[in-house]
Amino acid sequence: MQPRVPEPTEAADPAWNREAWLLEPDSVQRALDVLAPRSAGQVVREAFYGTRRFDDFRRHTGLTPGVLSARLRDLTDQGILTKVAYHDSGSRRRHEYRLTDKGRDLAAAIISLLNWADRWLPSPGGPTVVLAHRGCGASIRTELRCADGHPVDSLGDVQAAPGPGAREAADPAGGTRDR
Amino acid sequence: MQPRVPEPTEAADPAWNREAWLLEPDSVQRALDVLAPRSAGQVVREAFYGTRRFDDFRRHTGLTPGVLSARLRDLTDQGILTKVAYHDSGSRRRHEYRLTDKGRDLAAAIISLLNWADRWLPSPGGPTVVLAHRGCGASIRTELRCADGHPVDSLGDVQAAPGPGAREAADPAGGTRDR
DNA sequence: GTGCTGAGTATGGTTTACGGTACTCAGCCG
DNA sequence: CGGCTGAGTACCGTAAACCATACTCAGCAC
Repeated sequence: MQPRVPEPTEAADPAWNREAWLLEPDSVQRALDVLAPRSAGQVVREAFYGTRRFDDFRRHTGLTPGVLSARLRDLTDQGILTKVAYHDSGSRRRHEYRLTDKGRDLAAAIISLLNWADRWLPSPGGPTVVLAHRGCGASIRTELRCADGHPVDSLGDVQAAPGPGAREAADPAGGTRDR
Repeated sequence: MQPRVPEPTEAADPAWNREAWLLEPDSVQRALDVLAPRSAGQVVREAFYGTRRFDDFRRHTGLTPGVLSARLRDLTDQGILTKVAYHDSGSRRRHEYRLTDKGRDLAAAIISLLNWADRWLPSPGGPTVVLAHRGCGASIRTELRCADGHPVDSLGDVQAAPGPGAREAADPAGGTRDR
């Protein structure tokens, strides 16, 4: 409440008064809401691993048909997957689910999560999936960098500030009461 | 089932036979399990925004005390937050919650999610929080890059392969039956 | 010692998500 | 035409997560 200044090494700490702003709807939350239902995360991950068909999703994730069906519908409605017709010879026309640009753009988030878990929640036998640069063969990871190309090594280099969508709180100074 | 080769632009598609391997426990899933309960994501996000105290978490997230208490305990048990004693003058000794190294290392994932939502799920008034490089002022984003420093522009550059933790499926060739 | 505040605990109901199983339905295959 | 398969739908019951509200409890302030 006082101008207690957190050490900058702590996190992307705001220099502004966090109490004075309403940050809903928060972008991190909106993204997590998409991936949060376990089944949604499983389906998206499988899509990244190359799965496309209903029954393959079902076997790879262990989801029941009802849940899987609902999730595929949700993700399609959200524009993360798209239904594409295909026609195996000697079989009837069906459709499969593929990532859209919007879905594919989750790659950085997915890979960041994968790297994080491999480092901090390692499974006994080592990672089950490894990602390598095709050709060069070196492992893939995410880097934080600013638009001018400077690397971001610590969260102390990150300055969080209210954006255009932030609203000022009704009572920034007075009581802590805001509900 | 046939060696249908997915176009490499689709995703981090495996050149290996996805059917022949059991990939549990998947790293993406383990990471998402940490952030998946809505309240966990909210708490971690707030921690990144600089929140440290129980009551501040409660107001910023809108969580009820019971849920918040449970979540802080979970995250502390998982080593993502840590309890640190502090002593405001004229007040009694209390403790606050700070990110650990493990928690701080979620930055790339959190920021990737934030960037993704800002691009694909924009809120009407624009982003509520913007991240800038301290000093330089340019916006922060994540980049995919391999350990040799080559940038990864498309998922076609990413080759997924089974890691040391992957187990071969019992019946790779025969029936599709595996349950 | 009474009151206030920050930090929780306790209890109880509700919603959301998930699992299990059975069933449908369209079309190619013989 | 009857069966098989991929792709679902329908109808349950259960479990996890959540919300609302009330209460406790420690210490400083007066």
